[in-house]
Amino acid sequence: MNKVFKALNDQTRRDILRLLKEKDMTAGEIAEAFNITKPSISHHLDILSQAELVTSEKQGQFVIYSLSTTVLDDILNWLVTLKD
Amino acid sequence: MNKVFKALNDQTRRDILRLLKEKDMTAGEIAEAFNITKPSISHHLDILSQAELVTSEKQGQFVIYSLSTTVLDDILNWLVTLKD
DNA sequence: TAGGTATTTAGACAAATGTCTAAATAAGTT
DNA sequence: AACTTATTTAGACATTTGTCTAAATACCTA
Repeated sequence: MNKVFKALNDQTRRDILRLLKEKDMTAGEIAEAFNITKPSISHHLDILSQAELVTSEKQGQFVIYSLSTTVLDDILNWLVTLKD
Repeated sequence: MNKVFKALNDQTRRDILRLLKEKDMTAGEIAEAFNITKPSISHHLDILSQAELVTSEKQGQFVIYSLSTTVLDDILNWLVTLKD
């Protein structure tokens, strides 16, 4: 859960998740949506991947990233049990 | 919301919130629950305070901290809208 | 095989972060 | 007033983080 909190603690990464909510995207497409170099975006994707917030699949020369929300349940549960 | 994510991105601060869920505590009582110096805990409490995750009230020479969960709604909403 | 496109890895660097010790501030006690 | 207790502030320091450029890797196409 530590990794998920860490991954969510960055505006760019949160924006990436929002993008991926709409549709799967290649690393390049994601990078184009930001004013950040591709290596930096690649690093962000790696952090999101380690947190299991995204999955990736290689298709030819492209790498397609998808949102994966199952780990969010842990966070949601943690927050809810803090509230009530 | 940035400040809330930032505040939540630390195990000690998350543990502090858990403690405060049970009961209000003075800064000193909170510090005793951790293997961290009082100044460090004070700094954590400041970060939680800036994120509006805790409120504090001075009572004599003590400062009593309380959990404040209203800002968690923003986070919860953000997470839920990412899921569905 | 050579050249082009997509992505990641490596290494550098400034800024942010978590921790500490020492000192300052504030309040209570004698 | 002097002393004790509770907490914060200031400053230092090592580690982590987000970014960059340059180079490496992987795949595609002619």
